[in-house]
Amino acid sequence: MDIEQVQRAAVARFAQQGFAATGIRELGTAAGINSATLYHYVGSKQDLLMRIISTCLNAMISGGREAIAGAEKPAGQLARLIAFHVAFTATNPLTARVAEYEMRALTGPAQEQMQALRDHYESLFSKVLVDGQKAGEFSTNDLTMARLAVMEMGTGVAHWYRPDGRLSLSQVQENFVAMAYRILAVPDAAKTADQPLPTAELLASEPNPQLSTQTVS
Amino acid sequence: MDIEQVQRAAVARFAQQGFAATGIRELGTAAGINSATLYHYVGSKQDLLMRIISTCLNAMISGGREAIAGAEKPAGQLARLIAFHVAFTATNPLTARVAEYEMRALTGPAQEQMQALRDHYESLFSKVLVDGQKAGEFSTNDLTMARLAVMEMGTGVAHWYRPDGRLSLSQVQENFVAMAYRILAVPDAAKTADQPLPTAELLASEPNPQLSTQTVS
Amino acid sequence: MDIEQVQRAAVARFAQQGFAATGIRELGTAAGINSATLYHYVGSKQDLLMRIISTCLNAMISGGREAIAGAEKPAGQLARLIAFHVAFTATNPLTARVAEYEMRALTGPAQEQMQALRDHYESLFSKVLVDGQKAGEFSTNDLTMARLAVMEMGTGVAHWYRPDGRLSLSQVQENFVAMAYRILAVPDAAKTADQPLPTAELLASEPNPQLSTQTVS
Amino acid sequence: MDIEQVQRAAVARFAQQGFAATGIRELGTAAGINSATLYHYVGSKQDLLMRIISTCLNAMISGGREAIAGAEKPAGQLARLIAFHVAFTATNPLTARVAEYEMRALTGPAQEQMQALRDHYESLFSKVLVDGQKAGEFSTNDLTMARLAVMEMGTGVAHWYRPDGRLSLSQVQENFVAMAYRILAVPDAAKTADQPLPTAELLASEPNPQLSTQTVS
DNA sequence: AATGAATGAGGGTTCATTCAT
DNA sequence: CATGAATGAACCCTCATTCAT
Repeated sequence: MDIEQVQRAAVARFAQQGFAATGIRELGTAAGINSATLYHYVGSKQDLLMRIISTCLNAMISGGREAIAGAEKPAGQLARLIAFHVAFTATNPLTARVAEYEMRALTGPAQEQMQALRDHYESLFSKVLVDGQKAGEFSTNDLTMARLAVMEMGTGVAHWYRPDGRLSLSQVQENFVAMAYRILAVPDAAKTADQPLPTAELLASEPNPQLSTQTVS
Repeated sequence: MDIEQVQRAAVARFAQQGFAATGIRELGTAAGINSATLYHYVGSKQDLLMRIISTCLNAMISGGREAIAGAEKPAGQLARLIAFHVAFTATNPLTARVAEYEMRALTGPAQEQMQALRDHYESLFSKVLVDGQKAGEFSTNDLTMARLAVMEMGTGVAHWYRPDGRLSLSQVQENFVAMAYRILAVPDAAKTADQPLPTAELLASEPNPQLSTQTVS
Repeated sequence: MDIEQVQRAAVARFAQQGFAATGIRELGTAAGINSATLYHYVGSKQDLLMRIISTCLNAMISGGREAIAGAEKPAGQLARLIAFHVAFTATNPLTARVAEYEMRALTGPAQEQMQALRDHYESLFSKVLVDGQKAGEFSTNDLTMARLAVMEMGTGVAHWYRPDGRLSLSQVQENFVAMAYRILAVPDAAKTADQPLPTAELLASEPNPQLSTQTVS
Repeated sequence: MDIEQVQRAAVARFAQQGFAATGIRELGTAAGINSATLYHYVGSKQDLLMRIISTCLNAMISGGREAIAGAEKPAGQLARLIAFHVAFTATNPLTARVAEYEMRALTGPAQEQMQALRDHYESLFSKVLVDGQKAGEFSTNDLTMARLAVMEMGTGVAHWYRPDGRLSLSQVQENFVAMAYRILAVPDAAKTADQPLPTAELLASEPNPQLSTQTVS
């Protein structure tokens, strides 16, 4: 029994029912311990949520940075960044969803800190897009809308991707990169050659998929 | 004081904090009535949520159908469907968000009914895409992924669109249609000429934007 | 629509579920009127209960007095008093039950007044028994216990008597008189000849038996 | 603090004011605990009531059976059964009253189960009476009425018996047996010799009489 | 490390009652 | 005469949290 098991149980419930609708006793039961014992691992219910979100967003930021560092030109950087985003979301769908949906459940400074991390992550996309626009690799009417569309698209992966599904992760990645390229009208010359796309590690907070009650098509 | 005022207050709170985190007394205060009075207009808290979601989804379905009926070829139908989706989401951002996020708060048959409506709406997109693929107007590696990407993209509008923002609604619509066309590689020949795009009416459940506490950039 | 209809509806519910478990709206529905209208006929829920109990106990007292007045010797008086008690209980079973069970729901002076009426009625029995004991017509170890036993016995009629049942009311009356005579060891010489036994009128508060949901064997 | 203390507090209140008129907070206060703590000992308010009634009726049934087993002939069995009934009622007046009055507060299957127990107990009396009638030891016009009268009589003990009162428990028992014998016209030959009459143990749910607020004459 | 017991606060809901219409 | 709307208080129950063991 350790804190990561508690986190996994919490993420599974938070993703399915939401933070507010999940009780402490329910978390204890799901983790196989008494609800009072839970307080040995976690300061409070909100603290538990913040650890989950914080770990998730930090992993996204560092992973996103590494992805960008793996290419030199904006088009390549974007491809790798999107590929990472998709990989991360597909690998940690429940944690990612909790990090996105339940930030509103945080109060005060905790929420500000987490929002700052989220903004930081989004700025990675902004920067790559702005750089590419300047370099003439991207062509779109509205850069802000394009960024939002691309990110939203990738985040949606959490709703339907399954490791044992019809498409492999790398197929999904390639497809998303292709769609992004189309949206941004990237010229063939700027497109990157096939190279190994970034992957994402399984977070300690991501529940075991088999045991998850989540059922997506 | 009528039931629509109650619905608006509820949508504002549900969108901001979530259904589970919003108390009945809080709803009463927001609607300017005693919490007990609220039960003259609504059978229960869950019933209130169901009315909101149900009204929203039914409006989406009928609006989507009309949009499709306004064009003959799949490419034109898709353009109008996306334009409607964007218009609806931009006009009723909070209601749309509640309808999407809080369906999980429903229990039993209520959830099944609402999920059936949601599925119905999504099937409108599926049908248009399949028709277009058959007609050779669309070209994409994976039709399912394309559908999900296009819908997710449009739904994201709720997160940032503001009526008094930088872009007008029709500009946003056109931009999204353009992005969808790119994703699906629609040939210029199939693209529709500029024509009046569908709009969406303001739902009775959508809170007055000025009074909403929502703050999106 | 008049106050007696309201009383009948109230007695039916109070007898079945108890005063505290019966709501004002429920009473209105049962009487076919709005709950607010009910306040035109009755000052308050407790006032309604007091009217019912008061009417019932007063009818019992006056009926009991008349019964006693119909005979000269204690044995005859007791027979007539018991016969009346049985007749009253069998004719107004629900009202009688409410008057007995729900007096505790009254508060303050209202309860004291009703208790005084109840004590008055019981004193009728006490007096007859004491008179009979003095006159040598009754013989029992303990007069108080005999009185309680005889009264309790008769009250129990409310639990099972039905007008369309196996036994006619006069048969039941005779049987109870016989049992009381046995308990008190009344000598044959003191027993009254067969004469018409007292009856009891149907109270305005007694619900129509056919419509009553009460089911006793 | 244990569950029996809670039960005693509950019985005291239920007997005095009724189940429906007694609040959870009031029960907590009476038991000396917070109302929320009460839910550690009891699943719900209705569950608490059912435990009380169930324990009471089961004790009555087993005690009644043992009483019957202590004699061979119906007249003796009846004497012992009545004596037990009186002893039980006098020893546990409040619990017995709650078990009788508040069964109607139970809903659904719970009520059916309890009613079955009550019927079982009453069948003990029926059987003894029928046996005695067949054996020629009892003589009465109507056996059913006699049974009801005898039981009702005994149950009435709860309304007035007090351990420190004028009469000892065994005196009351003997008196009731004598009254029953008279009602049934038991011949002297069939009467049992004086023998130790059955007693009843104090139930865990019976409140301490001194602390009880009940005041009977 | 682990837990049963305990609690103040608040959950959603129903209550008896009032009053303008 | 009758009612829909309204409300403060109370309903039963669950909440997150603490603490002695």
